[in-house]
Amino acid sequence: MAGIKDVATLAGVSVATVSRTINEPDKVTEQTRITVQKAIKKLNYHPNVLARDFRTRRTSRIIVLVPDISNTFFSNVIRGIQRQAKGLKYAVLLGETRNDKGIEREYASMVLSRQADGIIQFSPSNPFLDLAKDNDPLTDFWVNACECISDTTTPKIRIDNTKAMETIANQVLEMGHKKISVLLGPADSPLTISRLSGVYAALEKKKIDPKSLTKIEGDFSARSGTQAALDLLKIKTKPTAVLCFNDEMAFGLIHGLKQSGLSIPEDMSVTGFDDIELAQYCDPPLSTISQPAMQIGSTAMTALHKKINGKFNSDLEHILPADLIVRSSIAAPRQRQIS
Amino acid sequence: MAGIKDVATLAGVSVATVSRTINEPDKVTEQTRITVQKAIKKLNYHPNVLARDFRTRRTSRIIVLVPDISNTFFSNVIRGIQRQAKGLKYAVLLGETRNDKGIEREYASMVLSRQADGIIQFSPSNPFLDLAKDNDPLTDFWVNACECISDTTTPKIRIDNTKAMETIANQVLEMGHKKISVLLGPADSPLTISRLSGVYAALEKKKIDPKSLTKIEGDFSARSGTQAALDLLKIKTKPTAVLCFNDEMAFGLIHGLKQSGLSIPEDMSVTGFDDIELAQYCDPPLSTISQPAMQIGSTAMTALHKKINGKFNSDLEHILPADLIVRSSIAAPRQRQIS
DNA sequence: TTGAAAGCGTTACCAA
DNA sequence: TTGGTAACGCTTTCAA
Repeated sequence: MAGIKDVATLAGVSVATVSRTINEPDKVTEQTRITVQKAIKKLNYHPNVLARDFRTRRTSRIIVLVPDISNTFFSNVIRGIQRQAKGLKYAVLLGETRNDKGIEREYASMVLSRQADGIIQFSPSNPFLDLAKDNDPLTDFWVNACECISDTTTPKIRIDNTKAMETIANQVLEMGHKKISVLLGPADSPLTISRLSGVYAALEKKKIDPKSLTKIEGDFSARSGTQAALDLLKIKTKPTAVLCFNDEMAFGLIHGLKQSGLSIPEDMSVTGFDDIELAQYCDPPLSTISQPAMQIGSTAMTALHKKINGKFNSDLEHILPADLIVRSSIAAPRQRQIS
Repeated sequence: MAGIKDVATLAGVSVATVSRTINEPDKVTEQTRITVQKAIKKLNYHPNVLARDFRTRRTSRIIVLVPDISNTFFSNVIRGIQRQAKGLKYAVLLGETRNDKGIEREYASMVLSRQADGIIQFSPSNPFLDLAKDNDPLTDFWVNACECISDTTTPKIRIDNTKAMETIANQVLEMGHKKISVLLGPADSPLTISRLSGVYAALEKKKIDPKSLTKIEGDFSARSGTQAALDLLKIKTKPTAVLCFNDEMAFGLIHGLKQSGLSIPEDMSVTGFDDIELAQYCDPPLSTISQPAMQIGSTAMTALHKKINGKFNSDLEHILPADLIVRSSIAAPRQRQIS
């Protein structure tokens, strides 16, 4: 395995010059640059990054902490991170946390032991909590995406969940629905809280009694959507529309409702949130909110890069636009409510 | 930040002894071990992993190369890798390749430059190809999962695609279908080839003319499934069943067929492959082949670990079991074929 | 069992 | 612009 020394010898220059041609090409003559690059190619030389990292105390690696890898919405965010990371010369370490604080902490300690430069966190918690014994500045190197903590120091990259939810709720109410229901995520999740307040805002605008809103708690899984269908059918005054707080639950809900003989949207309108790829192939195609997943990812990567490099960050909150996608899973309610 | 030297000084021993107490505790007296550990604690010493990696030429990091992160089947394999990696003390670097050989090569060079110890590759190609000028032993550190190359040296972890496809084709033929169609992946993909031969095997068993099989090429995306529906409807003698080579395409196909007024499975039976989470929430629920995704991942991680550590590997081919999942997307054909 | 010391392959400082 | 060379913090011989 050829080392920098071999390259230097072959090119007839010093190791310092080889190092420079690689890292600061502007600081060498074009002449020597060409010679050195030729030698590099000839020897098939790959710099030993371990040695470089060791020397520079930098890894060019960042960690992405995601609660659930198989959620396709996250996949797209990760893809955005990945692409941006490539441009900024970072490698992406992936960690699935299943919302386990212990696992989050383990990954965070990889930053303290300099195995990675920083963290992109998708959950509303500081992974460095309880870890910052020495008030270590390294514990600052993280940004929060999608579902965010409420502090004033961490960069946040997300959509306006309240506004997005209000938009889709408005759409449903405009169609004439009076009695609606929501299928929430976990009750304590900031995502659930902010989206729910969007629903309330829409109700208020239409002067509909917020108490008429039926709330069912789910966990963002399709399975919990199917479960919710059963709960829903037990209600005496059934809603004519259900707003699900993500697409997977909407899939499960629709499945459950159909099994019980209901037609969507004739008997009940259903909406989702996220616009995962399969949403348009749902039967009926799902009305939902499209999040700019890739853009969230790339923005988060850029923000982390700035944070790591100590750049001043004037805008801590990056609120990206989300779009209402109307498909045929919603329609005006029937004149009579179903019994 | 305290270093190993500080610990040595405080404990009144040499750095070598400190190193030993950390890495080979059995090789030091209990007496000194205690002294050293006390010093470590007092100084809040954390070994510099960068220095250790550099010195040992090992990173405890592996790269996972996946064509498409947002494919939920891959997500589950990755999860399996992740869990196993944790036990074996590896961190997982994720790379999305979009089947781009250039990107694969870039990641492979990260192994040569010692940023990672090895690669788990999901595509049927050697990522180190064109990169191994010096016959570098490092280029051996990879394993192939799911869709595999045909050589005799690379460990392979996959299901028996031919057999699995034959199983589901048998199921459909047993139900009485005579005229069937297949929705393939890319024609040159080993996955397509092996699964297709499974279909032929099933046809032969039933003495059905293989020429009666209508083949439509897709690209494993839902969109290509919807496109295939259009193609299918143009055929004069329509099939009564379509075997899709993955679930996403089945989703798209069913969507397209329904749009054209067909009922599934009454007018046409449809099957998928992979059993992604949403398959059971499809309308009708999708019959498919369930791959042991997590197990594929963990097995691949273990195999790579062995490869890296130069362990003799008697079984290069790990063929894992796959299950037929029968749901209501298939049924006996109608007596008369639809016009 | 312990210690002294030689690297590991870079980068970065200082001189030339 | 270039070269010589001292770090970087650890592991790992080799002797004691």
